[in-house]
Amino acid sequence: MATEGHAGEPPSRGKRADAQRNRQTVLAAAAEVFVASGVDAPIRQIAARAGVGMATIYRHFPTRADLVTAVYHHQIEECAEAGPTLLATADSPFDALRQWIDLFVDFLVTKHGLADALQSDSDRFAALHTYFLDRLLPVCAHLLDAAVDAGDIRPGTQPYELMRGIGNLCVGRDNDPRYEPRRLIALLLQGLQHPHAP
Amino acid sequence: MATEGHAGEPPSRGKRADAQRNRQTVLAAAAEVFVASGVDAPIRQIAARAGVGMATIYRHFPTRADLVTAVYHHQIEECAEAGPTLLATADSPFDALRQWIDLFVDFLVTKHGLADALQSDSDRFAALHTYFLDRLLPVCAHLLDAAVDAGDIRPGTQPYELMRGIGNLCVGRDNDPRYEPRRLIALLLQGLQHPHAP
DNA sequence: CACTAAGTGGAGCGTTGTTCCGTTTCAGGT
DNA sequence: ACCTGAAACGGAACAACGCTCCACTTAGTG
Repeated sequence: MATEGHAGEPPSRGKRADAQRNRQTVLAAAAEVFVASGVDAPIRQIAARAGVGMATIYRHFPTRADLVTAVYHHQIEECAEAGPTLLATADSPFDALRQWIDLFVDFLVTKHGLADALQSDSDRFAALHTYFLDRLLPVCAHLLDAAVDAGDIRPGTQPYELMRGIGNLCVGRDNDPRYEPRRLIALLLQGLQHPHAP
Repeated sequence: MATEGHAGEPPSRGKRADAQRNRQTVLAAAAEVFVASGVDAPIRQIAARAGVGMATIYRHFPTRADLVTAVYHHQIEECAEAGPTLLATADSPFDALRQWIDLFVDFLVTKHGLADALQSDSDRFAALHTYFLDRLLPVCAHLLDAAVDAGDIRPGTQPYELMRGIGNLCVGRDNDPRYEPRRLIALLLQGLQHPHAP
């Protein structure tokens, strides 16, 4: 499927060959550095790893959000596409929603500081926030609607609020055994379900 | 009540008079700047506002967390003391827990970026995190236990996890009409309650 | 009043984000 | 093959910030 021309992502066709090559080199280096040092890693470090100048990175990815977006583009896409699939295969719409949220959480917690970046109150990552929302919010809304229609959960919950809440719950120090976001998210979903008695 | 000698907070008695005066001046300036620019405001800015050198601030408050702690000391204390009070006055232990959490959320959302700082994965604010936990975790645990004992909520929830979850839900851009942490927290509490039917 | 130790201020260093500009390299036309 | 304009490049340069160091000032005591 064609995934060119998303927000903040200039198409790579039509550029000079060396530029396209460098773009890939930077992307690969950034991916490595992000794993090692988180998405806040110094640009210099990424430039050094890629063997390019800093200006090259800024030229290809004007903001840090653009770089992060490009690095995780495939995985975001996968997550978005999993929504409809799960709705078709899961036991119930509610179950589909739960499984999808699980995927989303997996994605967030395995990326160093990604959740933090997404919800940061500095606007350095505003574009990243926007991209996530553009791509995943409709999917979440669809799952939520289906679950409401099936009578699995109470109506009235806003998809945006739910997604941000889940993202927020994933924020913070990684690998703290005392804090497992999934447990709280399960609690949240429990609260979303209809009370089973009058 | 005597609240001297907390973690990272040197007692102000026994110091020279001008030092004590400066300490207060810095605290007042920091409080103003925090409101205007958040708890991440540059030290230089606070120093300028207070009319002192940067070293003076660092001497009184070695880390930024110490400064933040000192600025909000009274309010944290109030929040801690509200726990037992609410337990005595509320309709039920569960209601006390709900009201206490409401107080806590109030505190967090009215301070620019405080929730962010608390849960940040950088360890610049580790001491702040620790202080909050030392002071508020026992209060939360007490309320939680009381609610469990009264049969209001299911057992098994860890106080640490709950507090961090609530803190996390308060992270992010302030005053976004699309995101109201309280709604999600209410949902979470709902999930915490016993299912009302088999 | 003099003396000492506590206290102070700001210059200075290291780190990071971001821009600017002289130089190099590609690609299409001759 | 060569020429040439434009695209792309690298890193120096500037700004903002955290934090430290040290020469100077001042409070309090005998």
